[in-house]
Amino acid sequence: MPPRRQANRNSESVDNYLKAILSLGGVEHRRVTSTALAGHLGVAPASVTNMLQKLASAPTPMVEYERHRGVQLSADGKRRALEIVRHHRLIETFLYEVLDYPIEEVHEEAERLEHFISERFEERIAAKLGHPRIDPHGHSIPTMEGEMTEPNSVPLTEVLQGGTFVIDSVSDRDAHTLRELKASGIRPGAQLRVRKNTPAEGYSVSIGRSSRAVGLSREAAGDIRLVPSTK
Amino acid sequence: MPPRRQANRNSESVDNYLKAILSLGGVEHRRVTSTALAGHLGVAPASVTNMLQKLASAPTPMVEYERHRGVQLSADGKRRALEIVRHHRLIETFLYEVLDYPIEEVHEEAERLEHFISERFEERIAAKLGHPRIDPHGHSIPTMEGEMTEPNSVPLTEVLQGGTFVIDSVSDRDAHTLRELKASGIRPGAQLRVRKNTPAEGYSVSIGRSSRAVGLSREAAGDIRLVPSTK
DNA sequence: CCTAATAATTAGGTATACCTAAATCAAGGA
DNA sequence: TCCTTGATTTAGGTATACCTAATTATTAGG
Repeated sequence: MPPRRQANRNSESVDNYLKAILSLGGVEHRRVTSTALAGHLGVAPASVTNMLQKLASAPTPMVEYERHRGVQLSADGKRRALEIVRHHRLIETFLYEVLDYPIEEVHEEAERLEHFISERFEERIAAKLGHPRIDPHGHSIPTMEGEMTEPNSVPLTEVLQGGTFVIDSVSDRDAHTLRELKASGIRPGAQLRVRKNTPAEGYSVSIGRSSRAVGLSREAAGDIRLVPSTK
Repeated sequence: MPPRRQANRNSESVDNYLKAILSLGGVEHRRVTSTALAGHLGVAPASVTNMLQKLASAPTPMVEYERHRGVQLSADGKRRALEIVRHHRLIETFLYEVLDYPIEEVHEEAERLEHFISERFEERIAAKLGHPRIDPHGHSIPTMEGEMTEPNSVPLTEVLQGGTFVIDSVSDRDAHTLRELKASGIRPGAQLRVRKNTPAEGYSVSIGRSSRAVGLSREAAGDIRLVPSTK
């Protein structure tokens, strides 16, 4: 007698691979390398190869994979990845708006819960929040149908001449950095003037009408995205 | 070089064993047999033996286990089990009160999420709910310190003479049964008169002032707990 | 007190998702 | 074109948490 097959429960690990491929490949489906994935996920490259082979040869393949040529999400994989991103950003918004979390703590909690909430939970928190389209970091929340608008903002590190901008989004990754950004008033919607921005001399900005300069590390600066101020 | 040890993440599976031991052994720490656990958890008895050995010989043992003599929770195991029960019942209350879930759907969602929420999440939903002591099914919610008051109610099946009672709690297990109970008005706090209660002739009650009888299966009846009406 | 039935454990296997070390492939520079 | 280098894959192993089948304990009936 064959061992009884267990219910096809979505795996947290698989979810994380799909999210990583979406994040590295963008919605334009650029091919993503094993090494890039390994770095992003914090696992060995060999583990990535293994997983990609499984994902590609599953009954409903989640990726298109060719040896030595990287991966892309399949339609099914993209759907699942966007669902997880939607979960993540809705949960972050919910923690921030309804449960009064400090912004730097929402990411870690969402990162765990995003894999386990039901359709009903997703729908209920979305309704409670009035179907938000942007999360507390300024990131766009995919719709239930899996549509996500790409930002037309640019990273602070790629702004070539100084000027006045509005902050579109900040990174959610590192709680420590986020605490510092918060302390400097750097948050989505705030107005920001770029003073200096070269890898060599560093990144320096000021916020709102303040004349005080805020220095930023390369990493922090790269995760701040700006749109030109229309004012 | 030894493989790098991974962070000691609580295992969902271990949580479920501890909860099951608490549930079957009660807070009086009755010894629980492998077979009982296997039945409750839906796994093979051999799997239970295996897990119990691991739990008993872990760096911080979660159970006291002797071959062929059943298990009891250790102090650490009891603490963790009560924490999970607290999570479960707080989440149920939250889904019911804040997210307007139908009562028969809260259990399944809580069953998944209870393993993954942080201390902060626990604390925030407890605060939002005003530190509730009873969940929507009428079950007592353990405190943050791991105190849980035992019910002084009795199962409907053990009520020997008819009379008027107040419903203390109903089961959370089976959504289908719960939907039927809800349709009959059987919910915690409701007044109930026992009309007939014998395994042979079946269980029959009426609710509030209604003269209409409601028939109950043995299983449904066993999960309804009553206290004598003081009125 | 012995033994049959039942409960529990041991032995040996599966699948998942990692790992390291050893091969192999691909792509650019000489 | 060839070869070196870095990227990638293959091979072989670990830990978790299940499983079945075979074995061993316990306990209750005769």
